[in-house]
Amino acid sequence: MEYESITVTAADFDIRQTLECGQCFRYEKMADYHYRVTAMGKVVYIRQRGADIEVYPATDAEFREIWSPYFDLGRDYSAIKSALSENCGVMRAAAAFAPGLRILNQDIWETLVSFIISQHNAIPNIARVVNTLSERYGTPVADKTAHKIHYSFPGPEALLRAGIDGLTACKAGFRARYIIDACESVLSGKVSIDKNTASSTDELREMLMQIKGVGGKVADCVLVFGYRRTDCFPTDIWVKRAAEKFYFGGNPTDIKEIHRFAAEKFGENAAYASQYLFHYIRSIPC
DNA sequence: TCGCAGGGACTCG
DNA sequence: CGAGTCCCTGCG
Repeated sequence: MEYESITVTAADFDIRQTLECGQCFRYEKMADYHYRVTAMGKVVYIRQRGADIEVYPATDAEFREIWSPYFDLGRDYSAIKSALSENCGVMRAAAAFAPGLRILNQDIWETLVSFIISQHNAIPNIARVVNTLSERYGTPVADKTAHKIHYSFPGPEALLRAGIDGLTACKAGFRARYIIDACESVLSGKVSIDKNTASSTDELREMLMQIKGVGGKVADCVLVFGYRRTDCFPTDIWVKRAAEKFYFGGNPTDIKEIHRFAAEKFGENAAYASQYLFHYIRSIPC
């Protein structure tokens, strides 16, 4: 079957660093620098050769309206890295470790459920659970390049119908009831998953934390990867270790204090700093 | 076989 | 309020 393909050049972009950094769980590696991604209700392939990025199948309009925003290709990461690295050797080194990492613009609902699943869980297992949920409760999505069937991430109605038992069978474990609470919260309107909301980051954070199983860390991940609030500084155990090691003289430091520090030092770029630090601390020997 | 990793809820003091 | 315990699964 014929399909269209778009090729663009992008600096500061590395598809491997971007997809495999733990922000996204619905991709498959076809070969080095060649991935299949299921997102935004579509199946898309992305292949990178140097600075050339090929995305297919995609029309000009789909690329412009969906994939360029999704992969955040319109943003000047060079400026972000410069701002973070100014007077900070740690950030300079951390950013140099994953210079092509970009923060994806993901679906809020999928991000919410994915990061509820992420708690007390390792990345490969999170991906396994998210993919099983999609296969069992998502809807089929056409892959114009092949005959294989893929499935979109299921919405709140579908996951609510799955019930605790269905979710548990997908290995969600003790998080099954948290996912049900998220479904109910969204369906009742208690939680809004509107990307263009006028609410402040603090208001959104408080709203998300009403959901059982959503604490500060999960809320911050959803705020960054879904709502794109880059003033958040998601602080998991690794980012906490990195912050303590590099900025607090190796002393155990409370999350609130780390957040105050990040807000002061990184401001609107805090989320990027968190991603660079996460990748950096996990890549160097303890 | 078992110990461990990983956020958050919940209980107890 | 803080400290401790439990939730579930896969991996080494």
